[in-house]
Amino acid sequence: MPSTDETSGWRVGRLARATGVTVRTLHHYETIGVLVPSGRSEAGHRLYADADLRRLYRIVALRELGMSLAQIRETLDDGADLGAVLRAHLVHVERSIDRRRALRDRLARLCTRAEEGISTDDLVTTIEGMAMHERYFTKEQRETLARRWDELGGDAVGRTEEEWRKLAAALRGHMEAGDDPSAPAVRPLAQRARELVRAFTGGDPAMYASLERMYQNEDPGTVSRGVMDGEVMAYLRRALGALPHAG
Amino acid sequence: MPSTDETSGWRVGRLARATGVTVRTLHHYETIGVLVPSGRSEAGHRLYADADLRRLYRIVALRELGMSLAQIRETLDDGADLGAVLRAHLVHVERSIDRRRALRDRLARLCTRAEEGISTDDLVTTIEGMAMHERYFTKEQRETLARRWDELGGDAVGRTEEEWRKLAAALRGHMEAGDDPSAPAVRPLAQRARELVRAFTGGDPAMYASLERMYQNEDPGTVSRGVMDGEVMAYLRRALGALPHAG
DNA sequence: CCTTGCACCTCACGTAACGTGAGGTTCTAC
DNA sequence: GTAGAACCTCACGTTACGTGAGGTGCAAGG
Repeated sequence: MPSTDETSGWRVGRLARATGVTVRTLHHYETIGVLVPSGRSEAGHRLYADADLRRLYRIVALRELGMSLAQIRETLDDGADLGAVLRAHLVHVERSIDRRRALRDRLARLCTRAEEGISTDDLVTTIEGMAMHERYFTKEQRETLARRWDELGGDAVGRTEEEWRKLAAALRGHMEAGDDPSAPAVRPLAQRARELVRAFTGGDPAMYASLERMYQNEDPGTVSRGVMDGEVMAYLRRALGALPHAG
Repeated sequence: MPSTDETSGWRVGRLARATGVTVRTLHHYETIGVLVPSGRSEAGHRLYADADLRRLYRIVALRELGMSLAQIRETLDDGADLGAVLRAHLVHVERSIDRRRALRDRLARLCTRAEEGISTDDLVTTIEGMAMHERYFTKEQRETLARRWDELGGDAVGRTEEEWRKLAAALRGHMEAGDDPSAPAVRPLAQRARELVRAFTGGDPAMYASLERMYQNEDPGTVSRGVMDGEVMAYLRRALGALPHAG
């Protein structure tokens, strides 16, 4: 009759201290059925057997791997293949990391912009721009971009945007001075622009196609995040077209 | 009197469709005070003004950055510095990514082990070991150890553990026989122990320092995964100390 | 005039994994 | 015998809503 065995067994407080969880947690685990003490004393106090202790160790281990208590219960009760469960969970965690990374990238870009002084309205437009990216690039492409971005670091990304801004200003200068887009003075600017675009696409034609579609369909000011307007954009397109094919 | 203005203003359903949130969400935002409609119709229907619409766009934008509604409310109401808020949130997100990544690494290692066939008990000891390792070894050191382990293969690792077990038993024999730790009969055991430790550290002094710190601070039985207890450990230390310096 | 149907309303419970009391009982040591 | 530690059972609070339940307001059709 293990349910009335008072001579041995752990009481909640001891078990809690021994395993690093709280008494409340053990209560909770009982109510949801993930760890039911194998006995009670006459006074109604919980009594945990050694088997309960071992089960608790496993619960804590799986919990620290980020699994839900419901999953833990299934895994322990149904004797599921632990390897398969862990592999599935690994996939889950990796996806969540990707999502967090995408979020981190968005925040990082916003923060670099914030140093130039960002208003709440800018915030809205910037986030809309990010949502726009998600409409034109596939998930894989966005992940590739995120990784590349990650390797470069926030500074380099900020410098690139700053360079685009200067490029745009220079192009506008030439345009307003009436220079032809194929003029020798414009050529280095176009060449640098082509390099920057190539750095973005990584030379991947599919990536380039996505970028093109985005620039074709969306408002130039929005898509370039205010770096250039439609006029400068058109001027740059002509300058790029006048470039010899191999860079 | 905007609170009775019925001629203009958005009703919940329209506003919800326009912004991509649900009606229930708008109800919720009102109860927690993050977006209170600026008016009601005579029948008690919510009426949102254009200012409410703009506020909702901001709320959604900040929400998609992973901020809590309470934070959003503070940020929008107190006119807090958006840049500072975003930077703080970025730090928060980066920390959470680091935690997830550490978790991913643990899971990945467990999965590779699972292919060799892992029991739930192994899981517990392995996870405890990993948690302990992470407190004493740097990330680089752990990667180095993982590679070395991988190259050796599971068999070699098992043999090493078996050898430690035999070493511990032999040391315990000498100890209980009253032999001095510096006795000639103990010397070859200590020398072999030193070789095994050297194989673990790969001769790296920093790795050795980390290992030392771990053995100094943790319970001998736990850290050696049950191979030796505190007494045998102390005996081995004295035996190692009695060894000539160059091996 | 009545019904159908849609948009709207206000409760109010459920979610995950416990934290934090509240109020009462039992065990243990002095 | 009594103090204090340990135990017990409710039961509400946390996040950001989802999901009905049951009722009202308003326009169109029969």
